[in-house]
Amino acid sequence: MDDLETRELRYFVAVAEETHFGRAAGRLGIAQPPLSRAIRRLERRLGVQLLDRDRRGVALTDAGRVLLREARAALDAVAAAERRTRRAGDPKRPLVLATKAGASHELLQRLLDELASEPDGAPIEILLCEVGEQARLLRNGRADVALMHRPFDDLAGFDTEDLFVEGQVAILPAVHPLASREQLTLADVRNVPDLPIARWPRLDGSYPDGPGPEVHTQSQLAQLVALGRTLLVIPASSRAWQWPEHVAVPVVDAPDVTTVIAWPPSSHSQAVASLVRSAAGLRGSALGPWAESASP
Amino acid sequence: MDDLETRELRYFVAVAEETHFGRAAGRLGIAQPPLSRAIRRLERRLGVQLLDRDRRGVALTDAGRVLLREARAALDAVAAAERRTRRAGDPKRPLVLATKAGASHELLQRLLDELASEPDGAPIEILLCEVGEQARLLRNGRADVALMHRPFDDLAGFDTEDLFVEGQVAILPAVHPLASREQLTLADVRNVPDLPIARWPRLDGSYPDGPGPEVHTQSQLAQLVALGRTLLVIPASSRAWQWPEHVAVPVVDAPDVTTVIAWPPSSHSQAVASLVRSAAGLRGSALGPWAESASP
DNA sequence: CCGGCTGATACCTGCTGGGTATCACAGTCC
DNA sequence: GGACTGTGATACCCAGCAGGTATCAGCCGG
Repeated sequence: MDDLETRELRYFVAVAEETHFGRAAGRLGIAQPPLSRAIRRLERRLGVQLLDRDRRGVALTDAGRVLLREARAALDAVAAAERRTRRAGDPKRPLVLATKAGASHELLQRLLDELASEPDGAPIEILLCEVGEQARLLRNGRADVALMHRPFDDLAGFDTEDLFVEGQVAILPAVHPLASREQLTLADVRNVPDLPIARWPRLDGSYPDGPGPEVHTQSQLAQLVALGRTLLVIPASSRAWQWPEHVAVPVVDAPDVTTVIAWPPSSHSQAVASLVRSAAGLRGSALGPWAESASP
Repeated sequence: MDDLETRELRYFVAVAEETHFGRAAGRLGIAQPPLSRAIRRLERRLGVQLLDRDRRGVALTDAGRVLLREARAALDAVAAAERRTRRAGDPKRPLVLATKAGASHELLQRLLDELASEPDGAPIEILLCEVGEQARLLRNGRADVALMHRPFDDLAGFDTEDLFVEGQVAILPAVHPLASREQLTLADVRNVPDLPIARWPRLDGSYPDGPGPEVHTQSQLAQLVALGRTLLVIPASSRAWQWPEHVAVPVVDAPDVTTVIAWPPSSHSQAVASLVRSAAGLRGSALGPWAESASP
């Protein structure tokens, strides 16, 4: 009873994602027959059918879906082991901080200033992410630490420290009727006929129904906002990611957003600990400038 | 630049744990030379020295310690992928519930009764663990769900639901002077000369200093208590794990212990969700009998 | 019914994981 | 000091299997 090998997991993930042996083989840089064999042997070894071969592509079985999820997690863990070990062996390893592009801009600025001013500061590398990408980067070791946002991001599996709490604002074209309001509610901004809220893909890649445009990157969204095609509700501090022709109006009943600094619980790194300490140190001093924009 | 294979990780973990190529090879069921080669190639591929060969066994480098930790996590994830997939393919899969032997006995009893009375209940298998073992079992897929205890167990990386809160009691021989007290404090029970508190191994396997006996299993501890050689402070409900000649005295300033039900956040299993729902349902009804023993 | 998809099969080849035998080196014991 | 012991490293061989090419076998759309 020998273990699964990561190669087999990679192969399976490729097939499951492409639902097509030929394409998966191409992506893996091997020929199709060995791939078929490998998957077949994997099924035999597990004693479980993973794919329904349907003479027109393949479909995942229930067990296949379980393995897809678990295999991704396992491969992330293996990749993390590799990267973290490499970094541990590199004497002048820069810390990698992942953060959502455009979010918590000023906090990040202050954090970097703070770190630069510290004498023993390790070099920091910033990795700007699309939404929800930080968790993956932490899990697979591409990043050492991340700025994330509750309740948006999935923080399961990480150690975190809250940095600050803020309200949300609606971003509207300055000429829009709602732009002159002092404050708004979620009911106001939902179902504005000429500014439908954009739809992000779900985890499985499909889009929810609704009138708004489909987006899957922040730059798409930014452009749609600039064009006046969509209404955006974001944390007040994200105004740094700003449009000159737009105004921000507080949405009083939108849930508060907490910016947290997160790191893998296994991290025994001195550098990560000191970075977290620096970040937590900003908590008291730096609240003012942006938290104000959220208060009524 | 090919990935690490699980075989290489297993090999490295074996060598790191044994700090000896020969013994590690024996444990792995292979000869020593291929093992040396494999580790050497691993080091070359990672570009990092993992071991200091010292002509008298081997020692881990810093990078080696990082890889040991990460490799264990990765291997757990791979093992979990394998087990969970197998279980997903098995139609009449019993759910595996891990719980500390002797703890939360009555809660467990009620939970099982509850589940047995439900018509659509999946079969449940109970896995009794030593302290702290549940997390590992959840992580590597041997268990689907676990009863754990805050603040003792490390809950990082799991979804949890609190089940109930209780105080702690000191277990003392009935004839001991302290046994007649109505209540005790931590100051009372620490440094009782004739009943020193037992010492558990740390994560690295070494024992903290102190006068008490060293233990690493619950049965060892139980016997030492029965022999009147050690004083024990445990959650009130653990009195089910009882000694006839002993009494339990509340320790009023010991931290409260919360019994939680925990499961891997990736678990999309219907069966796990329904078990958690059943457990949460007991919360209101079943508090009385044992929570009382903790209240003053 | 044919052509173009799909994945499966057959068969060959070369890499590499694993085995045995042996070496090189450092303590240790007499 | 020299033989001994125990460590990991090296040398060499073999076999298994990952991967390639060529081909087959169903199933669809035209």
